[in-house]
Amino acid sequence: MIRANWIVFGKICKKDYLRKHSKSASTYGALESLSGINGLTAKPTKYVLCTALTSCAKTLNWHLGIHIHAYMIRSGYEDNLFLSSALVDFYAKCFAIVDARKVFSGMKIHDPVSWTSLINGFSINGQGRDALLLFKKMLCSQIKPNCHTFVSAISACVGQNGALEHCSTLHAHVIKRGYDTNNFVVSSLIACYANWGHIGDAILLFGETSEKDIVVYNSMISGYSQNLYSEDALKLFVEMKKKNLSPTDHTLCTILNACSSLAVLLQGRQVHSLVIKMGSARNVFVANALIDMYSKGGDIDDAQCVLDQTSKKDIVLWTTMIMGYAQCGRGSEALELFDCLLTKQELVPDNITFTAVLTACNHAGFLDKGVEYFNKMTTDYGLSPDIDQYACLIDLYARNGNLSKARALMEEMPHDPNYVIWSSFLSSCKIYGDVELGREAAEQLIKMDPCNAAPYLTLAHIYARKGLWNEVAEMRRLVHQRRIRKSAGWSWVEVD
DNA sequence: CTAGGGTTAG
Repeated sequence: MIRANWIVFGKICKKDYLRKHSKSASTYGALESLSGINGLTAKPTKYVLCTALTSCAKTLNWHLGIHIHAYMIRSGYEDNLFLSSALVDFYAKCFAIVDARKVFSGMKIHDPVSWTSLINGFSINGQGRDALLLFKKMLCSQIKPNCHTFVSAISACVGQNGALEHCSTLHAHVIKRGYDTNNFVVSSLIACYANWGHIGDAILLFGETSEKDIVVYNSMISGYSQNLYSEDALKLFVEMKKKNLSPTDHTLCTILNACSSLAVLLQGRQVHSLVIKMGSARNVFVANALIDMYSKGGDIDDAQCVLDQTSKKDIVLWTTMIMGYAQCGRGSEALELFDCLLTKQELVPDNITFTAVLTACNHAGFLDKGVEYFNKMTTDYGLSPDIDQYACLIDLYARNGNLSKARALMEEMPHDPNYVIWSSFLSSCKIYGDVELGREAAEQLIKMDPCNAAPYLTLAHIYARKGLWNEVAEMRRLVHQRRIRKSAGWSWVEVD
Protein backbone atom coordinates (compact mmCIF):
# COMPACT_ATOMS: atom_id res chain seq x y z
CA MET A 1 0.00 0.00 0.00
CA ILE A 2 2.84 2.36 0.88
CA ARG A 3 4.52 1.54 -2.38
CA ALA A 4 1.36 2.29 -4.35
CA ASN A 5 0.98 5.67 -2.68
CA TRP A 6 4.56 6.44 -3.47
CA ILE A 7 3.95 5.88 -7.16
CA VAL A 8 0.83 8.06 -7.16
CA PHE A 9 2.70 10.74 -5.25
CA GLY A 10 5.55 10.54 -7.71
CA LYS A 11 3.18 11.29 -10.56
CA ILE A 12 1.69 14.29 -8.82
CA CYS A 13 5.16 15.64 -8.08
CA LYS A 14 6.17 15.20 -11.68
CA LYS A 15 3.19 17.18 -12.92
CA ASP A 16 3.70 19.96 -10.39
CA TYR A 17 7.36 20.07 -11.14
CA LEU A 18 6.79 20.48 -14.85
CA ARG A 19 4.24 23.20 -14.24
CA LYS A 20 6.46 25.14 -11.85
CA HIS A 21 9.67 24.90 -13.81
CA SER A 22 8.51 24.89 -17.39
CA LYS A 23 9.80 28.37 -18.12
CA SER A 24 12.17 30.29 -15.94
CA ALA A 25 14.18 33.39 -16.60
CA SER A 26 17.48 31.70 -17.40
CA THR A 27 15.92 29.91 -20.35
CA TYR A 28 15.32 33.16 -22.16
CA GLY A 29 19.01 33.98 -21.91
CA ALA A 30 19.74 30.68 -23.56
CA LEU A 31 17.18 31.39 -26.25
CA GLU A 32 18.75 34.72 -27.09
CA SER A 33 22.24 33.34 -27.43
CA LEU A 34 20.84 30.66 -29.68
CA SER A 35 19.17 33.08 -32.04
CA GLY A 36 21.42 31.82 -34.80
CA ILE A 37 19.66 28.50 -34.87
CA ASN A 38 16.94 29.53 -37.25
CA GLY A 39 19.19 30.70 -40.00
CA LEU A 40 20.40 34.06 -38.68
CA THR A 41 23.97 35.06 -39.27
CA ALA A 42 25.98 33.65 -36.36
CA LYS A 43 25.90 29.90 -35.97
CA PRO A 44 25.96 28.65 -32.41
CA THR A 45 29.09 26.74 -31.53
CA LYS A 46 28.95 23.29 -29.99
CA TYR A 47 29.93 24.89 -26.68
CA VAL A 48 26.93 27.17 -26.77
CA LEU A 49 24.67 24.29 -27.71
CA CYS A 50 25.97 22.24 -24.83
CA THR A 51 25.42 25.00 -22.28
CA ALA A 52 21.97 25.63 -23.72
CA LEU A 53 21.05 21.95 -23.41
CA THR A 54 22.11 22.01 -19.77
CA SER A 55 19.89 25.00 -19.28
CA CYS A 56 16.99 23.23 -20.98
CA ALA A 57 17.48 20.25 -18.68
CA LYS A 58 17.43 22.49 -15.62
CA THR A 59 14.40 24.53 -16.63
CA LEU A 60 12.57 21.66 -18.36
CA ASN A 61 12.41 23.58 -21.58
CA TRP A 62 11.31 20.72 -23.77
CA HIS A 63 10.65 22.82 -26.83
CA LEU A 64 14.09 24.39 -27.11
CA GLY A 65 15.78 21.11 -26.19
CA ILE A 66 14.31 19.10 -29.05
CA HIS A 67 15.01 22.05 -31.34
CA ILE A 68 18.68 21.82 -30.41
CA HIS A 69 18.62 18.06 -30.97
CA ALA A 70 17.30 18.59 -34.49
CA TYR A 71 19.94 21.24 -35.12
CA MET A 72 22.65 18.87 -33.87
CA ILE A 73 21.61 16.29 -36.46
CA ARG A 74 21.49 18.88 -39.24
CA SER A 75 24.91 20.26 -38.36
CA GLY A 76 26.76 16.99 -37.97
CA TYR A 77 27.23 17.34 -34.23
CA GLU A 78 25.43 14.06 -33.66
CA ASP A 79 28.54 12.14 -32.69
CA ASN A 80 29.90 14.75 -30.29
CA LEU A 81 30.34 13.01 -26.95
CA PHE A 82 29.72 16.11 -24.85
CA LEU A 83 26.60 17.11 -26.73
CA SER A 84 25.17 13.60 -26.72
CA SER A 85 25.73 13.24 -22.99
CA ALA A 86 24.03 16.56 -22.40
CA LEU A 87 21.18 15.35 -24.59
CA VAL A 88 20.78 12.16 -22.55
CA ASP A 89 20.62 14.30 -19.43
CA PHE A 90 18.11 16.67 -21.03
CA TYR A 91 15.69 13.92 -22.06
CA ALA A 92 16.02 12.17 -18.72
CA LYS A 93 15.34 15.33 -16.72
CA CYS A 94 12.27 16.07 -18.88
CA PHE A 95 10.92 12.62 -18.00
CA ALA A 96 11.44 11.32 -21.53
CA ILE A 97 13.51 8.36 -20.41
CA VAL A 98 12.77 6.38 -23.57
CA ASP A 99 14.34 9.13 -25.68
CA ALA A 100 17.27 9.38 -23.29
CA ARG A 101 17.93 5.68 -23.71
CA LYS A 102 17.63 5.96 -27.47
CA VAL A 103 20.25 8.71 -27.61
CA PHE A 104 22.52 6.71 -25.30
CA SER A 105 22.19 3.55 -27.43
CA GLY A 106 22.97 5.51 -30.57
CA MET A 107 26.25 6.83 -29.17
CA LYS A 108 29.39 5.25 -30.65
CA ILE A 109 31.47 5.75 -27.51
CA HIS A 110 30.44 6.27 -23.90
CA ASP A 111 32.15 7.93 -20.98
CA PRO A 112 31.35 8.08 -17.25
CA VAL A 113 29.19 11.15 -17.85
CA SER A 114 26.88 9.54 -20.41
CA TRP A 115 26.51 6.41 -18.26
CA THR A 116 25.81 8.50 -15.17
CA SER A 117 23.28 10.66 -16.98
CA LEU A 118 21.24 7.65 -18.01
CA ILE A 119 21.54 5.91 -14.62
CA ASN A 120 20.42 9.08 -12.91
CA GLY A 121 17.66 9.42 -15.49
CA PHE A 122 16.17 6.06 -14.57
CA SER A 123 16.50 6.95 -10.92
CA ILE A 124 14.65 10.28 -11.13
CA ASN A 125 11.96 8.69 -13.31
CA GLY A 126 11.16 6.26 -10.52
CA GLN A 127 12.80 3.30 -12.27
CA GLY A 128 15.40 2.52 -9.64
CA ARG A 129 15.55 -1.11 -10.72
CA ASP A 130 16.54 -0.18 -14.25
CA ALA A 131 19.06 2.30 -12.90
CA LEU A 132 20.74 -0.45 -10.86
CA LEU A 133 20.67 -2.90 -13.79
CA LEU A 134 22.35 -0.29 -15.94
CA PHE A 135 24.95 0.30 -13.24
CA LYS A 136 25.71 -3.44 -13.29
CA LYS A 137 26.11 -3.28 -17.06
CA MET A 138 28.48 -0.38 -16.63
CA LEU A 139 30.66 -2.41 -14.27
CA CYS A 140 31.10 -4.96 -17.07
CA SER A 141 32.09 -2.26 -19.55
CA GLN A 142 35.43 -0.55 -20.05
CA ILE A 143 34.22 2.61 -18.34
CA LYS A 144 34.71 2.81 -14.59
CA PRO A 145 32.12 4.50 -12.39
CA ASN A 146 33.19 7.61 -10.48
CA CYS A 147 31.71 9.54 -7.53
CA HIS A 148 28.92 11.00 -9.65
CA THR A 149 27.91 7.52 -10.81
CA PHE A 150 27.82 6.17 -7.28
CA VAL A 151 25.65 9.03 -6.07
CA SER A 152 23.11 8.30 -8.81
CA ALA A 153 23.17 4.55 -8.20
CA ILE A 154 22.78 4.98 -4.44
CA SER A 155 19.90 7.43 -4.89
CA ALA A 156 18.21 4.81 -7.08
CA CYS A 157 17.99 2.54 -4.02
CA VAL A 158 15.71 4.94 -2.18
CA GLY A 159 12.09 3.84 -2.37
CA GLN A 160 12.99 0.84 -4.52
CA ASN A 161 11.68 -2.40 -3.11
CA GLY A 162 14.43 -4.69 -1.87
CA ALA A 163 17.17 -2.26 -2.78
CA LEU A 164 18.67 -1.99 0.70
CA GLU A 165 21.04 -4.87 -0.12
CA HIS A 166 22.19 -3.05 -3.23
CA CYS A 167 22.84 0.00 -1.11
CA SER A 168 25.16 -2.00 1.16
CA THR A 169 26.94 -3.49 -1.84
CA LEU A 170 27.39 -0.04 -3.33
CA HIS A 171 28.74 1.13 0.02
CA ALA A 172 31.35 -1.65 -0.13
CA HIS A 173 32.39 -0.56 -3.62
CA VAL A 174 32.58 3.02 -2.38
CA ILE A 175 34.96 2.08 0.41
CA LYS A 176 37.08 -0.06 -1.90
CA ARG A 177 37.55 2.83 -4.28
CA GLY A 178 38.16 5.37 -1.53
CA TYR A 179 35.09 7.45 -2.36
CA ASP A 180 33.93 7.36 1.26
CA THR A 181 35.45 10.77 1.92
CA ASN A 182 33.30 12.40 -0.74
CA ASN A 183 30.45 14.31 0.89
CA PHE A 184 28.10 13.82 -2.06
CA VAL A 185 28.49 10.05 -1.78
CA VAL A 186 28.25 10.09 2.01
CA SER A 187 25.06 12.15 2.11
CA SER A 188 23.32 9.92 -0.42
CA LEU A 189 24.35 6.80 1.54
CA ILE A 190 23.07 8.28 4.80
CA ALA A 191 19.77 9.20 3.15
CA CYS A 192 19.43 5.71 1.73
CA TYR A 193 20.15 3.91 5.00
CA ALA A 194 17.77 6.24 6.85
CA ASN A 195 15.11 5.66 4.22
CA TRP A 196 15.27 1.92 4.94
CA GLY A 197 15.12 2.45 8.69
CA HIS A 198 18.76 1.42 9.13
CA ILE A 199 19.49 4.43 11.23
CA GLY A 200 22.36 2.58 12.95
CA ASP A 201 24.30 2.26 9.69
CA ALA A 202 23.60 5.90 8.92
CA ILE A 203 24.93 6.98 12.33
CA LEU A 204 28.04 4.82 11.94
CA LEU A 205 28.84 6.30 8.55
CA PHE A 206 28.12 9.82 9.78
CA GLY A 207 30.50 9.31 12.71
CA GLU A 208 33.29 7.98 10.48
CA THR A 209 33.12 10.94 8.13
CA SER A 210 35.44 13.84 8.85
CA GLU A 211 35.00 17.26 7.28
CA LYS A 212 31.23 16.90 6.99
CA ASP A 213 29.48 19.69 5.16
CA ILE A 214 26.00 21.12 5.72
CA VAL A 215 24.26 18.66 3.41
CA VAL A 216 25.73 15.65 5.22
CA TYR A 217 24.39 17.16 8.46
CA ASN A 218 21.02 17.77 6.82
CA SER A 219 20.88 14.15 5.65
CA MET A 220 21.57 12.87 9.12
CA ILE A 221 19.15 15.28 10.81
CA SER A 222 16.34 14.36 8.43
CA GLY A 223 17.26 10.68 8.80
CA TYR A 224 16.76 10.97 12.55
CA SER A 225 13.53 12.86 12.01
CA GLN A 226 12.15 10.34 9.48
CA ASN A 227 12.81 7.49 11.89
CA LEU A 228 11.13 9.35 14.74
CA TYR A 229 14.36 10.03 16.61
CA SER A 230 13.30 13.65 16.81
CA GLU A 231 15.27 14.39 19.98
CA ASP A 232 18.45 13.20 18.28
CA ALA A 233 17.61 15.40 15.32
CA LEU A 234 17.43 18.41 17.65
CA LYS A 235 20.68 17.44 19.40
CA LEU A 236 22.52 17.10 16.12
CA PHE A 237 21.17 20.46 15.03
CA VAL A 238 22.69 22.06 18.13
CA GLU A 239 25.98 20.24 17.54
CA MET A 240 26.00 21.45 13.95
CA LYS A 241 25.59 25.04 15.02
CA LYS A 242 28.46 24.66 17.50
CA LYS A 243 30.65 23.63 14.57
CA ASN A 244 29.80 26.98 12.98
CA LEU A 245 27.99 25.43 10.06
CA SER A 246 25.15 27.74 9.24
CA PRO A 247 21.77 26.07 8.64
CA THR A 248 20.10 26.29 5.25
CA ASP A 249 16.38 26.54 4.60
CA HIS A 250 16.40 22.75 4.23
CA THR A 251 17.82 22.41 7.72
CA LEU A 252 15.21 24.71 9.17
CA CYS A 253 12.37 22.80 7.51
CA THR A 254 13.65 19.47 8.76
CA ILE A 255 14.21 20.69 12.28
CA LEU A 256 10.78 22.32 12.40
CA ASN A 257 9.26 19.01 11.28
CA ALA A 258 11.06 17.34 14.15
CA CYS A 259 9.60 19.95 16.51
CA SER A 260 6.14 19.25 15.04
CA SER A 261 6.30 15.55 15.70
CA LEU A 262 7.58 16.14 19.22
CA ALA A 263 5.01 18.91 19.71
CA VAL A 264 7.69 20.95 21.47
CA LEU A 265 6.73 24.58 21.27
CA LEU A 266 9.70 25.93 23.22
CA GLN A 267 12.33 24.61 20.80
CA GLY A 268 10.05 25.43 17.90
CA ARG A 269 9.92 29.06 18.97
CA GLN A 270 13.70 29.16 19.21
CA VAL A 271 13.97 27.86 15.66
CA HIS A 272 11.40 30.45 14.63
CA SER A 273 13.59 33.26 15.93
CA LEU A 274 16.49 31.78 14.02
CA VAL A 275 14.30 31.69 10.91
CA ILE A 276 13.60 35.39 11.30
CA LYS A 277 17.26 36.19 11.94
CA MET A 278 18.26 34.35 8.78
CA GLY A 279 15.56 35.93 6.69
CA SER A 280 14.14 32.52 5.81
CA ALA A 281 10.57 33.40 6.71
CA ARG A 282 9.94 34.31 3.09
CA ASN A 283 10.63 30.75 2.01
CA VAL A 284 7.22 29.10 1.68
CA PHE A 285 8.60 25.71 2.69
CA VAL A 286 9.89 27.19 5.92
CA ALA A 287 6.70 29.18 6.52
CA ASN A 288 4.68 26.05 5.99
CA ALA A 289 6.82 24.09 8.43
CA LEU A 290 6.35 26.90 10.99
CA ILE A 291 2.55 26.84 10.64
CA ASP A 292 2.56 23.07 10.97
CA MET A 293 4.85 23.24 14.01
CA TYR A 294 2.61 25.75 15.83
CA SER A 295 -0.56 23.82 14.90
CA LYS A 296 0.78 20.49 16.11
CA GLY A 297 2.26 22.15 19.18
CA GLY A 298 -1.20 23.38 20.10
CA ASP A 299 -0.72 27.09 19.49
CA ILE A 300 -3.07 27.66 16.61
CA ASP A 301 -3.07 31.44 17.12
CA ASP A 302 0.67 31.69 16.53
CA ALA A 303 0.21 29.50 13.48
CA GLN A 304 -2.32 32.05 12.22
CA CYS A 305 0.20 34.85 12.96
CA VAL A 306 2.78 33.16 10.74
CA LEU A 307 0.23 32.85 7.96
CA ASP A 308 -0.73 36.53 8.33
CA GLN A 309 2.89 37.62 8.22
CA THR A 310 3.78 35.61 5.14
CA SER A 311 3.42 37.95 2.20
CA LYS A 312 3.49 35.43 -0.61
CA LYS A 313 0.96 32.87 0.52
CA ASP A 314 0.34 29.84 -1.60
CA ILE A 315 -2.37 27.20 -1.47
CA VAL A 316 -0.22 24.84 0.62
CA LEU A 317 0.07 27.41 3.44
CA TRP A 318 -3.68 27.93 3.52
CA THR A 319 -4.26 24.20 3.47
CA THR A 320 -1.89 23.59 6.37
CA MET A 321 -3.64 26.29 8.34
CA ILE A 322 -7.13 24.91 7.57
CA MET A 323 -5.92 21.45 8.57
CA GLY A 324 -4.50 22.95 11.77
CA TYR A 325 -7.89 24.32 12.76
CA ALA A 326 -9.60 21.08 11.70
CA GLN A 327 -7.35 18.89 13.80
CA CYS A 328 -7.59 20.93 16.97
CA GLY A 329 -11.37 20.73 16.81
CA ARG A 330 -12.05 24.28 15.65
CA GLY A 331 -14.01 23.19 12.62
CA SER A 332 -16.00 26.40 12.21
CA GLU A 333 -12.87 28.50 12.07
CA ALA A 334 -11.39 26.12 9.52
CA LEU A 335 -14.41 26.64 7.30
CA GLU A 336 -14.36 30.41 7.84
CA LEU A 337 -10.75 30.46 6.71
CA PHE A 338 -11.65 28.41 3.66
CA ASP A 339 -14.48 30.78 2.75
CA CYS A 340 -12.08 33.70 3.19
CA LEU A 341 -9.69 31.98 0.78
CA LEU A 342 -12.48 31.57 -1.76
CA THR A 343 -13.59 35.21 -1.61
CA LYS A 344 -10.05 36.39 -2.40
CA GLN A 345 -10.12 34.39 -5.62
CA GLU A 346 -6.35 34.58 -5.97
CA LEU A 347 -5.67 30.97 -5.22
CA VAL A 348 -7.50 27.89 -6.33
CA PRO A 349 -8.10 25.11 -3.82
CA ASP A 350 -6.88 21.66 -4.80
CA ASN A 351 -7.72 18.15 -3.65
CA ILE A 352 -5.68 18.36 -0.48
CA THR A 353 -7.37 21.63 0.47
CA PHE A 354 -10.67 19.80 0.25
CA THR A 355 -9.30 16.98 2.40
CA ALA A 356 -8.61 19.62 5.07
CA VAL A 357 -12.07 21.15 4.65
CA LEU A 358 -13.79 17.77 4.83
CA THR A 359 -11.70 16.83 7.86
CA ALA A 360 -12.97 20.01 9.52
CA CYS A 361 -16.57 19.07 8.70
CA ASN A 362 -15.90 15.58 10.00
CA HIS A 363 -14.46 16.72 13.33
CA ALA A 364 -17.27 19.23 13.81
CA GLY A 365 -19.99 16.82 12.66
CA PHE A 366 -21.22 19.06 9.82
CA LEU A 367 -22.68 16.38 7.57
CA ASP A 368 -24.65 18.64 5.22
CA LYS A 369 -21.82 21.12 4.80
CA GLY A 370 -19.41 18.27 4.12
CA VAL A 371 -21.58 16.90 1.36
CA GLU A 372 -21.97 20.40 -0.06
CA TYR A 373 -18.19 21.00 -0.17
CA PHE A 374 -17.60 17.56 -1.63
CA ASN A 375 -19.98 18.33 -4.51
CA LYS A 376 -18.47 21.81 -4.96
CA MET A 377 -15.14 20.16 -5.67
CA THR A 378 -16.42 18.82 -8.96
CA THR A 379 -19.01 21.41 -9.92
CA ASP A 380 -17.16 24.62 -9.04
CA TYR A 381 -13.51 23.62 -9.33
CA GLY A 382 -13.49 20.78 -11.84
CA LEU A 383 -11.52 18.54 -9.49
CA SER A 384 -12.09 14.83 -9.38
CA PRO A 385 -12.15 13.61 -5.79
CA ASP A 386 -9.42 11.11 -5.01
CA ILE A 387 -9.57 8.37 -2.43
CA ASP A 388 -8.72 10.68 0.49
CA GLN A 389 -11.71 12.95 -0.05
CA TYR A 390 -13.97 9.93 -0.50
CA ALA A 391 -12.56 8.58 2.76
CA CYS A 392 -13.58 11.81 4.55
CA LEU A 393 -17.08 11.72 3.10
CA ILE A 394 -17.58 8.04 3.89
CA ASP A 395 -16.38 8.63 7.43
CA LEU A 396 -18.66 11.65 7.72
CA TYR A 397 -21.73 9.57 6.84
CA ALA A 398 -20.66 6.66 9.01
CA ARG A 399 -19.95 8.78 12.08
CA ASN A 400 -23.38 10.31 11.70
CA GLY A 401 -24.90 6.85 11.83
CA ASN A 402 -25.72 6.53 8.15
CA LEU A 403 -23.76 3.31 7.74
CA SER A 404 -25.62 2.05 4.69
CA LYS A 405 -25.01 5.30 2.79
CA ALA A 406 -21.33 5.09 3.74
CA ARG A 407 -21.15 1.49 2.56
CA ALA A 408 -22.91 2.41 -0.72
CA LEU A 409 -20.36 5.19 -1.34
CA MET A 410 -17.53 2.70 -0.94
CA GLU A 411 -19.17 0.70 -3.70
CA GLU A 412 -19.91 3.69 -5.95
CA MET A 413 -16.58 5.47 -5.78
CA PRO A 414 -14.04 4.80 -8.53
CA HIS A 415 -11.41 3.59 -6.04
CA ASP A 416 -10.98 0.41 -4.02
CA PRO A 417 -11.56 1.15 -0.32
CA ASN A 418 -8.21 1.12 1.49
CA TYR A 419 -7.22 0.08 4.99
CA VAL A 420 -7.93 3.49 6.51
CA ILE A 421 -11.47 3.56 5.07
CA TRP A 422 -12.39 0.08 6.28
CA SER A 423 -10.84 0.76 9.62
CA SER A 424 -12.74 3.99 10.32
CA PHE A 425 -15.89 2.33 8.98
CA LEU A 426 -15.41 -0.52 11.45
CA SER A 427 -15.14 1.98 14.32
CA SER A 428 -18.47 3.46 13.30
CA CYS A 429 -20.00 -0.02 13.08
CA LYS A 430 -18.80 -0.53 16.65
CA ILE A 431 -20.36 2.73 17.83
CA TYR A 432 -23.70 1.91 16.21
CA GLY A 433 -23.54 -1.83 16.96
CA ASP A 434 -23.95 -3.03 13.37
CA VAL A 435 -22.99 -6.71 13.34
CA GLU A 436 -23.37 -7.40 9.62
CA LEU A 437 -21.42 -4.42 8.28
CA GLY A 438 -18.93 -4.71 11.14
CA ARG A 439 -18.22 -8.31 10.22
CA GLU A 440 -17.66 -7.38 6.59
CA ALA A 441 -15.30 -4.54 7.51
CA ALA A 442 -13.32 -6.73 9.90
CA GLU A 443 -13.02 -9.47 7.27
CA GLN A 444 -11.67 -6.99 4.74
CA LEU A 445 -9.15 -5.63 7.23
CA ILE A 446 -8.00 -9.11 8.23
CA LYS A 447 -7.53 -9.98 4.58
CA MET A 448 -5.40 -6.85 4.07
CA ASP A 449 -3.27 -7.29 7.18
CA PRO A 450 -3.70 -10.72 8.79
CA CYS A 451 -1.28 -10.01 11.64
CA ASN A 452 -3.09 -7.03 13.12
CA ALA A 453 -5.20 -7.92 16.14
CA ALA A 454 -7.30 -4.74 16.12
CA PRO A 455 -10.14 -5.84 13.77
CA TYR A 456 -10.54 -9.15 15.66
CA LEU A 457 -10.82 -7.20 18.88
CA THR A 458 -13.32 -4.67 17.54
CA LEU A 459 -15.50 -7.33 15.94
CA ALA A 460 -15.44 -9.38 19.15
CA HIS A 461 -16.55 -6.25 20.97
CA ILE A 462 -19.48 -5.76 18.58
CA TYR A 463 -20.50 -9.42 19.05
CA ALA A 464 -20.22 -9.15 22.82
CA ARG A 465 -22.45 -6.09 22.96
CA LYS A 466 -25.14 -8.11 21.18
CA GLY A 467 -24.59 -11.09 23.46
CA LEU A 468 -23.25 -13.24 20.62
CA TRP A 469 -20.87 -15.19 22.85
CA ASN A 470 -20.29 -18.07 20.42
CA GLU A 471 -18.97 -15.58 17.88
CA VAL A 472 -16.76 -13.98 20.51
CA ALA A 473 -15.31 -17.41 21.25
CA GLU A 474 -14.76 -17.99 17.54
CA MET A 475 -12.76 -14.77 17.32
CA ARG A 476 -10.65 -15.86 20.27
CA ARG A 477 -10.04 -19.23 18.62
CA LEU A 478 -8.96 -17.58 15.36
CA VAL A 479 -6.51 -15.26 17.08
CA HIS A 480 -5.05 -18.17 18.99
CA GLN A 481 -4.87 -20.40 15.92
CA ARG A 482 -3.31 -17.70 13.76
CA ARG A 483 -0.83 -16.78 16.52
CA ILE A 484 -1.64 -13.11 16.34
CA ARG A 485 0.40 -11.08 18.73
CA LYS A 486 -1.65 -9.17 21.26
CA SER A 487 -0.33 -5.90 22.55
CA ALA A 488 -0.41 -4.84 26.18
CA GLY A 489 -3.81 -3.97 27.59
CA TRP A 490 -5.49 -6.07 24.96
CA SER A 491 -8.67 -7.76 26.18
CA TRP A 492 -11.60 -9.54 24.64
CA VAL A 493 -14.34 -7.29 25.82
CA GLU A 494 -13.48 -3.68 26.47
CA VAL A 495 -14.90 -1.88 29.44
CA ASP A 496 -16.34 1.43 28.30
C1' DC B 1 31.10 22.67 -23.26
C1' DT B 2 28.35 17.15 -20.52
C1' DA B 3 26.77 13.88 -15.03
C1' DG B 4 26.19 13.85 -8.53
C1' DG B 5 24.04 14.89 -2.29
C1' DG B 6 19.67 16.86 1.61
C1' DT B 7 12.33 17.78 3.21
C1' DT B 8 10.71 19.20 -2.28
C1' DA B 9 5.65 21.13 1.80
C1' DG B 10 -0.53 20.04 3.08
